[in-house]
Amino acid sequence: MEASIIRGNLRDRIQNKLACSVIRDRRFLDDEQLLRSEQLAVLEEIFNANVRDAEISEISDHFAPILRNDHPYHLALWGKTGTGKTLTVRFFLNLLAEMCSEQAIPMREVHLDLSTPRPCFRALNDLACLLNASKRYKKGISLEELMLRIEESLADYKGYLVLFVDEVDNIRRDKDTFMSFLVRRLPQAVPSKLILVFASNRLTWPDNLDPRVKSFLRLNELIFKPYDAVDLQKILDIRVRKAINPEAVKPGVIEKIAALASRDHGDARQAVTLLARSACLAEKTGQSITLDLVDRAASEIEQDKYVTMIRTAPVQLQLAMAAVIQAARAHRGSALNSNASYDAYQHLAAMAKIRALTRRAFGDLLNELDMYCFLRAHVFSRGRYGRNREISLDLPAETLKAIESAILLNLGLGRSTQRTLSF
DNA sequence: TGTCCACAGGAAATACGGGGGT
DNA sequence: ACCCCCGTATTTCCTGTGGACA
Repeated sequence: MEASIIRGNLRDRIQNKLACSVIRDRRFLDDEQLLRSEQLAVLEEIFNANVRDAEISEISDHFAPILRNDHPYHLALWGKTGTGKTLTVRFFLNLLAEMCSEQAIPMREVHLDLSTPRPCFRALNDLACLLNASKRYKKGISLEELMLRIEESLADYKGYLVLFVDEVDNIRRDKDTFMSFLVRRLPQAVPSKLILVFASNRLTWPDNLDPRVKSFLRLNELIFKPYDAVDLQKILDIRVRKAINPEAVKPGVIEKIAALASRDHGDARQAVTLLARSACLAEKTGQSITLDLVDRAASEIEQDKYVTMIRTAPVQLQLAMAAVIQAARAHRGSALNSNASYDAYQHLAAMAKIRALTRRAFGDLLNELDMYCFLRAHVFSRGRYGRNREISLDLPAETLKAIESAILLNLGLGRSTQRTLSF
């Protein structure tokens, strides 16, 4: 009898699920899963909704000379992440490529994506790969050699070459070498008509550029404003229509997501992620998307961000983070200083059988953690009792817990080993 | 006012590791 | 197999510093 009740419950649940399934086509909630053609279709729809209108028309003005066989300046786009710089440019270049091929104007576009920071060497290497000029190296080949290969591969191409350098400011170290290659050397070494398009999220980026490069660089600048709630609503609406069962969206949900997103960052990608996460939650619990679920999804996303960030971080950084969390727990209440956390760190390192770094290096780790907002390390002086960093953790306790257990698992100190030890 | 604590953090030195050239 | 080169991580060394205390 028990069994039949359970069976009945299960049946109900499954039927319930099918009846009010929330997500119709999951792929439209995640750009990665869309085919390129589908992506462009979505983009077209978005741009048709008059979002980023002003920017598109400015970009077209900028590139118009190409169709008259003229040579436009370079272009720099400023705007925060997720304001659609990349998408807009890709969408536009696609369009431009079509128009050029109609008019038999040779045009080639290359998208150099530097969304993760990398040194000059890797950036050049990536560029070379995109141009089929070389294979991927980790090290061991000189910058000069890479440059030569890039030039060689373009030696015969006389048409337009639009080089879209996404997130330029992500070049660590030797930025000037990279820039002066692109701006001064490449155009002279190669017959192609080179048009550089830089995208960056820091307005101040060109300030710390080599002045020689800067004076050489003829730039047109264009600023992308963050999406406002209205734009975001349009974008979300399109996604909802494609991906989600409209009945399953409670009124006000889209407005709320748009409002949250525009308040925090104005980032469309994150807004869509939030929508996706809410939809997933709704599907799991078998209800429709409610305002409450949106809140829960938002805090889950926040937590995930930290956990994945720390999981992929170098071991020593993880170790330092876990040590601080543990030390803070031990110190409950009283302020935590760098000395105590270093002790905890040494202890933890011994447990994980990892060589502990020196205090100096540990200090740098703390700074790095501070930079990523995992903790706050404030240096302050206690007079003749010396100076000290005071460390505080102000992430929610739940998040800290998740971070800690992720790290311990990574280091082989997870729950499972603890349990086997206690047996 | 000067002293002096106890660490911060800059700079240079050193270790490391991976890849190419030979 | 060996060496050299290059980029990165870490150590070593060292100077600087805010403010309580005498």
